[in-house]
Amino acid sequence: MNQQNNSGPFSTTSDFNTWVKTVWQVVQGIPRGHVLTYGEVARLAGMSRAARRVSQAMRRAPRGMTLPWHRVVNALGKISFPADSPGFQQQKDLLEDEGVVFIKGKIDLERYGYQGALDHLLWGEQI
DNA sequence: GGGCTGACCTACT
DNA sequence: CAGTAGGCCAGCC
Repeated sequence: MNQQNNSGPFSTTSDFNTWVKTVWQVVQGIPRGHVLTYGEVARLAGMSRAARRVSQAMRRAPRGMTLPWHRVVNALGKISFPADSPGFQQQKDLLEDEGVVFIKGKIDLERYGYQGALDHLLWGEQI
């Protein structure tokens, strides 16, 4: 399997920088109309306890690169920007433009998360 | 070196 | 279901 299950801290800064690039690739791999939580991105990149570092990684992304940062939300299915910030509004707009529905300010992760997408595929259920 | 911060998470109340 | 507490670790004073 591709999971290396490093559960400890990074031994060097360059390890962290390498992991940051992996995070970018994971985020770029999120299909349109779906979302992942910070924790899941961290786990898919090989560091299960590094959810907080995922946000740092995306903040470090060069401006030239196209990174669907808006497809990453917190474990509650909510946007992690303050509700009155520009970032919040932009992220919500981008997600709604992809067909993601907010219910009481929250995204239904059973439906738009990877696990939810897999379940719908297995059950052949129409949304 | 020490202390605080943060686009977080889980477990518990 | 909402709120709290403790844990986590790279960056920045």
